[in-house]
This record gives sequence, structure tokens and C-alpha cells, in this order.
Amino acid sequence: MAFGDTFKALSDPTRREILNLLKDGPLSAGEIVSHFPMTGATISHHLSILQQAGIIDGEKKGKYIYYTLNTTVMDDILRWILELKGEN
Amino acid sequence: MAFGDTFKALSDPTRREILNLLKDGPLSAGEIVSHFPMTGATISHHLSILQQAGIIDGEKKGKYIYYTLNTTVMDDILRWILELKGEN
DNA sequence: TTTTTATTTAGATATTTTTCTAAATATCAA
DNA sequence: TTGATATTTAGAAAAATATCTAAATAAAAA
Repeated sequence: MAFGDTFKALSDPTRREILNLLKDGPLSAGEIVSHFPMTGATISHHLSILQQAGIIDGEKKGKYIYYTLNTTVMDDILRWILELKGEN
Repeated sequence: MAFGDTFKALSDPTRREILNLLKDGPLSAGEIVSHFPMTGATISHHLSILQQAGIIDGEKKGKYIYYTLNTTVMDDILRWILELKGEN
């Protein structure tokens, strides 16, 4: 919800990789897990942190939970950086 | 030097506040310390992390070390976010 | 209904991070 | 040169983080 949560969420390489995967469209938790050498529990934890930070959304469809990017928080980050650069 | 270092550097509130201070121009380590309720050693550590990440530069002038923003790394972050948003 | 599949939650451990105090280094002033 | 000031480095403790295994929950399939 705050910048801290966002940057903290983005500071982990696994989580950034998850975002890159979601760039091409929604994926279920299991599909995401299959891209990493970690357990489902670990990836679930990372997904929870990303969701908490508002960077992704999860929607349950039957047995699966599909995750999608939500870039509105990213816009806040963009603005913060531009502000820092004095280009705003 | 990598995204990880940059986001990790930005994920701490004290460090973000330091960057905000430097937005208005260079400051010595001591001047920066005076804005926080932490010891000089702690702030020195934060400055080191920011410098390691390439977000600030430090130049020694006699007894003092003046720190300045270096926003070129921020441009990489900007591009990464825009890329994620598919606006690029 | 029972079993299987998808995902999360709980609890534990190892690593990393933040912060402190004390000591070290470098520069300036007397 | 001696003493004071500015800053960093070293080492330690507490808190946060990433990861695992095992257990819990929920939905689908048999």
C-alpha cells in the first residue's frame, strides 16, 4: 500500500521474474510455479507479497487462481522517480 | 549495479528520505545525519548502500564528503517499469 | 462420497538487514 | 604536534526475509 511495500516487493529477483511472466497475460499459481525451482509454498508466499503490494491481482476460477499484473501502483512509482529527477 | 541492488536500496524509508533531501542539492554526510534520529554510523551505512547501487555519488572536499543524486540508474528503473507496462 | 489436484497456511531454520556502540581514519584548527 | 571534528569500519544484537516440509482448505474427478 505504501512505496516501501512496492519497492520491497520489487527488490526480490524471483518476484520480478514473476512479473515478467505475467506481462504476457494471466497465469495460474501452478503455471507460475512451474517456471521456478522452488516449492509451491514459496511461490505462493511471493505471490502474496506482490498482491499485498497491489502489483498483481488474483482471481479464483474453480480450482485455479489466476494472477494478473496491475500496473496502477507502478504509475505511482513512475511519478515518484520522475519527481526525484525534478522532471515534473 | 543490478536492478536488485537498486530496488533493495529504494525499499528502505530512510534511504528514500535521504534521496528526497538530496533532490534540493548536495549535502554532506553530517547534514544528512542531522535530519534523522539515527547515529552517524547507521546513516553512513545507508549512504554506502545508495552509493553501491549507483543512486548517489560522494565527493570528498576536505573534512567533508558531499553526496549528490545520480539519476542515471533511475532511468533504467523507469525503462524496466515502462517495459512491464508494455508501453515501450 | 472418496480421492486427487491446486493452492495456501503454519511453523521452523538459515540468511540478510537494520541498527547500535566502539574503534579507526582523515582533516582541520590551535 | 595535539586536540577536535567528520566520517567510516568493525563487530554484535534484534528484527525481517526467503525458503523448506508438513498440514489445511477447497474444488474437481472418479
